[in-house]
Amino acid sequence: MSAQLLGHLSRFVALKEEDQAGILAFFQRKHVKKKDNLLEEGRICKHHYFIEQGCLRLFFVNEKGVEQTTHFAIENWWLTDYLAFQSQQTTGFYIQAVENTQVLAIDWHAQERLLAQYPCLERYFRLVYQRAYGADQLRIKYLYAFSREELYSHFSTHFPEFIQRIPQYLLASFLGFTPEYLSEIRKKKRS
Amino acid sequence: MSAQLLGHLSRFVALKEEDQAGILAFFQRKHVKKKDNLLEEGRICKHHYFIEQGCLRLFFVNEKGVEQTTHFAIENWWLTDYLAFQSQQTTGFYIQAVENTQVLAIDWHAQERLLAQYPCLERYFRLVYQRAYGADQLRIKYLYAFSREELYSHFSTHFPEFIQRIPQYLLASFLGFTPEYLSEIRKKKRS
DNA sequence: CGGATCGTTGATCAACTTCAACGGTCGTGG
DNA sequence: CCACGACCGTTGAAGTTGATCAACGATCCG
Repeated sequence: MSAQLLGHLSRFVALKEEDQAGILAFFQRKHVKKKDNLLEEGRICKHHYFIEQGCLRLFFVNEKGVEQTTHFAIENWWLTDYLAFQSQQTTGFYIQAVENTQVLAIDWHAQERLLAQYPCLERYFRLVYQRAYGADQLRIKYLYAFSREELYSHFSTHFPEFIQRIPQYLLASFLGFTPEYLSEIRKKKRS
Repeated sequence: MSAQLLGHLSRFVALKEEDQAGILAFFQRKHVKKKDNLLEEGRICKHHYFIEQGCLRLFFVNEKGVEQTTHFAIENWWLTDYLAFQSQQTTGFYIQAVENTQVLAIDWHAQERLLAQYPCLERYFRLVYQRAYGADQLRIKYLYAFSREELYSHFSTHFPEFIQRIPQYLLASFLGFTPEYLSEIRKKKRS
């Protein structure tokens, strides 16, 4: 039983005891192995994922064939390609497990029915999206405000536990530069 | 009477005729002159703005004193610093009118009461935020995928009407480079 | 008319990429 | 349990992209 999702829901809205099982029934639990994809470019983006345990990344492949990671998500975060999910169209992104990961998946129709049946969850998602959108506003500010080197410093002081968790080449990709340059930055810091 | 906001609401949720005046009563209309600020760094971010007519930009001032525009918003878009708005804390952003602009403003407490009184608006804002968040995901993808020059080409082919509407130095700031470099790109395109 | 604002130009400079090569480590099969 | 290969991080040289600075022109508006 996912105390995880129910716990997260109840941080934002009041849930009746009797509704809990009904809500969970809309979700499917999936176990994804490290490096396996939940979503691939060109496919319809059918699902919205809640991470119970583990870590996912959202990335795309640029015209040179290089993977560019744009988002990470860990426990208690939701992830999908929201434009493609909302319109139920094909995506330009991949979603891949960074570690062995356990998610709750809900497809678009099920989410619509879930929200129709439990209207208080409209509020839950409004708040979750509001926070996520605000976080991306700040993220964009950082992308404009900082040089690549400053981005690394900022990230490594604010999210040190994350640095431990993900390999360097993914971090470099997320920060928007090459693994080689990350190496150079780290060398400078050391000396 | 704002047919504008009611029209936008009804594109996402069904509104009862009799609720319309009640909803509008929560908002204050403001006229902002070109270059006037609706929000300034260090202030509490009290309001959420819906643009009836005109154009706003969200920007911050970097450590060199240069203004960096991160978002534009035009008719039928909402704008605020969402993290600061949600937590009712101080902001690191400015909101400024690019043109003479007419907005509907609602403060945080009023928005909470509005949503409590008209729960169907939770759904409206969920959908609006979902779309805005999805748009920012795509925006971040472009920031990673394109060189500055490609960003300009992409933007000018996809939003030509916008290029007309805003001065070049704001466009350069939004695309993340200097006005001088934009000049150079435009020269190259011409020849 | 006069000043401020905005766009342009060209020279120099810093940040970051690209490419090629090497070394360590980890997991897997023999 | 060792050996091999794949994967990942590092290094250094050369090349690009875009920033910076200073100066000049155009335009707009009071």
